[in-house]
Amino acid sequence: MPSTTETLTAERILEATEEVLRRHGPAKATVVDVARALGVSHGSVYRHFRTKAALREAVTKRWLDRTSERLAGIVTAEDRSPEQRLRDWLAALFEAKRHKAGDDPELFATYTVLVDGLGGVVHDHIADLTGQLTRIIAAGAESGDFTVPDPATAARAVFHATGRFHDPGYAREWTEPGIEEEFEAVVGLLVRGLRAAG
Amino acid sequence: MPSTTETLTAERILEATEEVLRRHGPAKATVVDVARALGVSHGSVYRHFRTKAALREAVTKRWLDRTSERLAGIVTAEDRSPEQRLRDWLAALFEAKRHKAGDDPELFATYTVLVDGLGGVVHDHIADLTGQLTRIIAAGAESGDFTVPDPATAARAVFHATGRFHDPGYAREWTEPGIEEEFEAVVGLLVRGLRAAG
DNA sequence: CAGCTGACAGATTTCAATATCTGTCACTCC
DNA sequence: GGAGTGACAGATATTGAAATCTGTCAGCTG
Repeated sequence: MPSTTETLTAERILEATEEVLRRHGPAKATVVDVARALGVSHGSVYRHFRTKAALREAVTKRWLDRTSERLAGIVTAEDRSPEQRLRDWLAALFEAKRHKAGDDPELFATYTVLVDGLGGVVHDHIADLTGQLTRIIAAGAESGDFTVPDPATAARAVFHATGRFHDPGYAREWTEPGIEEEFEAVVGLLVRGLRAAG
Repeated sequence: MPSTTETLTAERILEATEEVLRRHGPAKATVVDVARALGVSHGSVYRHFRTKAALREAVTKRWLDRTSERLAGIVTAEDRSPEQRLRDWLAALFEAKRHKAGDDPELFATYTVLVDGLGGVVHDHIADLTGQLTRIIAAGAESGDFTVPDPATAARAVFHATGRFHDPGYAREWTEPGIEEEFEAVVGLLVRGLRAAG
């Protein structure tokens, strides 16, 4: 009955879950579907994930982490100035989100649905991202490029002020003409605010 | 049969519509309910509004305009500096939205539902608000308090950067502790960005 | 005759029955 | 004997028939 001789791992289940979500969408993707895709009974899936909610949480966390990891490289790019790294990081975040939303709108919509109701996962993700921002801004403060009372506060402010360019709730506006200019205007204003001598 | 002898006006219908929306919510509020509340047949309502969508659009526009009007006074408060007017205006916008959301969460949720799908009305509302912001920033540019390439662009940037504090999508976060500090951090950063000599 | 009515057709929503799914567990079978 | 199974009970989702709603319009009524 099993379609492969490979052992059933959490990772294989997550892969199958993403595939099922892609095919069926968040409302109609069932644990039974995931098990069928793997050629096992649904009881086996429950051996690795206590509940359907836990499975969804894990697959969503995995999805969010993929974005996070891509950005981490920019934080430590010592060949560029902190200001440039900040601009690059924000542009990369916008680009990554826009790409995800544009390439596979249905999967993006699926994860957008999954994400709300998963407060903890989102909170961690945001903490991760603002942590990266904090390191860039702290480097700028240390080098004298930026003048900020507190890098962590400034990082959260920058993150929230650019929400329009990374929050999934705004995804439908990411294809509008002029969005690039809006992004530049917001980032320009924020960078000037960080630079300004206090 | 009519419960009053007053003539049926668009305004009276809008008032009744808001009341019905408050009572029944957006999903269950019907034109028949509105007519019943007014003591007339639903045919009479269709004499003033071509469709249910038009009625909803009108009542939503009316609701948005009430916020707009409150803020307009701050724009022309010549006794305060442009920077202070900008801070006051943003704080008033945040406060107005937060108040609406906190006082009558169900009505707020109702209008939040109505608002999306009403692209034109929202667009006009945002144009109205950014227009007010533009006048404040232009005044600051003229007085030398601000240094900006283009007040209208800066106004849109400020508006979008503060979206977290007025966009209904974020309403549930407006009661979190620390939101005030976040607001101050974002506004502070933006004001510094506007001030900075370019 | 200007404003209002209410019966009507087609579209949409509701509700209850039916079907499917979630999560458990005693069991099987390498 | 530990990964995997599948029947099961209660929870959730689907479906289609019945009820309600939207939008129109010929005809009241003051």
